[in-house]
Amino acid sequence: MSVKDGKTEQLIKETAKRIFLTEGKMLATTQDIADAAGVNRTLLHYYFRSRDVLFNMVFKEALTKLRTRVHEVLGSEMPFKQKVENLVNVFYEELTESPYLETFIALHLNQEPEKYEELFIALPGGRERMKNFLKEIQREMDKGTIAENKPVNFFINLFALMAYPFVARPIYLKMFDLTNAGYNKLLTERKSSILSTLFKN
Amino acid sequence: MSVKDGKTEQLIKETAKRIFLTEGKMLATTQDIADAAGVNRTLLHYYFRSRDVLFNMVFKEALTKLRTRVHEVLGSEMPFKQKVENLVNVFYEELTESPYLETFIALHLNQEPEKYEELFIALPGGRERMKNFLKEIQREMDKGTIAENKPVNFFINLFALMAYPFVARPIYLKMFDLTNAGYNKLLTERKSSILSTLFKN
DNA sequence: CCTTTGTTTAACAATTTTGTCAAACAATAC
DNA sequence: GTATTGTTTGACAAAATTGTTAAACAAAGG
Repeated sequence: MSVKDGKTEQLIKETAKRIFLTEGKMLATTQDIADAAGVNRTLLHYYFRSRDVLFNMVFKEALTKLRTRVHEVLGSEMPFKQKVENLVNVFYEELTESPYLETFIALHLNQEPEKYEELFIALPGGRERMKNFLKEIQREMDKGTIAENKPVNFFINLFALMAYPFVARPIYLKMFDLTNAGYNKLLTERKSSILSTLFKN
Repeated sequence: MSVKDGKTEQLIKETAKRIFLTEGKMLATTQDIADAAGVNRTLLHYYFRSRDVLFNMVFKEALTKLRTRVHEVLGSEMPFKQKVENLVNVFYEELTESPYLETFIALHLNQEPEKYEELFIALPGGRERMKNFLKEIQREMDKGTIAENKPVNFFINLFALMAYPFVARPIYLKMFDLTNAGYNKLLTERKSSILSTLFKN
């Protein structure tokens, strides 16, 4: 093994991840990625065979990380509100790193479903965990801590409030004439705002 | 003028709109569009000069339509809650037609900002209308009909709850094993759910 | 030092996609 | 009928992008 010892492969993958998921340039060419990583374009093919393989690898890793963390929280033994709080934090962390992840899923998932099918195989026990969480939501409604509704609607509301502000950053930067730093501040503040919107407390 | 009388141009534009904004296939080639419209690919260039021009035209028209309708509602004389109700309806209608519009904006707006700048020139009086709406939100908070918060957060919450479920349709279709029809039903039900989430009533 | 293994490079081939052009065609006006 | 105008087509050119290959190179082991 050479002196670089797997560093180049890592470098390319991380650069691709940054370009695709952080900067949202999903049309970036192999040349763009190679340039950004400061390596010869052929290396990209050497390590990953094709642009497609690299793209899917990056995509899949980010998605799996997010899903795993979400399911960890969903499956944990914790009071409901604390669970939601943790979810908000997980989303905040993951979408800060990969703000375009949700956009990518939305765009690809129903374009070539068969191709991306494998990326969405259920996590072990995932279905079960989801059902339990919906039941938990129902119990909270019964207790009166959150508004009466279909549990699935609370679920979608929660994810909408968490994810959308990351997806729509460019829109609000323009609409409210904010800087990126200003928007980041807003996103942090929103964490508690989400909870107060969803919980009657 | 020929017998078809502008029909072909319309046909191409509407097909492009469907493919780009309704089906979300934003990588569709000129050939894809021509095929879907059942016309020769050259016609696309004849009428629109380039793929780019067509793409931007479709994009701009849909965006302008949505923005115009939103601002009509914002600027209307109406009780606050009714205004929000109307906004929800406008979004529902427009995003049913162009569910990928928000995704497109998010993806393009900070890729080549100078290029898309012109698509986002403020509507006449837009800034003013926006400010007034934020003030209205503040008044409602003072009255206690909605939760105390930064007005901009209420604004983002509102748009998140309206837009995200359209952006994320493919995700929830999979996650909850729904059909498109089932998801449509859910979206309709959500209209009132959004209001009850945001208003203390 | 020479062989082996893995890495990097430049040159090239293949493919895909966009864009152009000149000629054919159709309807109407004269 | 012929000229004019706008429409449609197929063939072609140009550009951009991906993928392949063979050779140069570097490190480490024997």
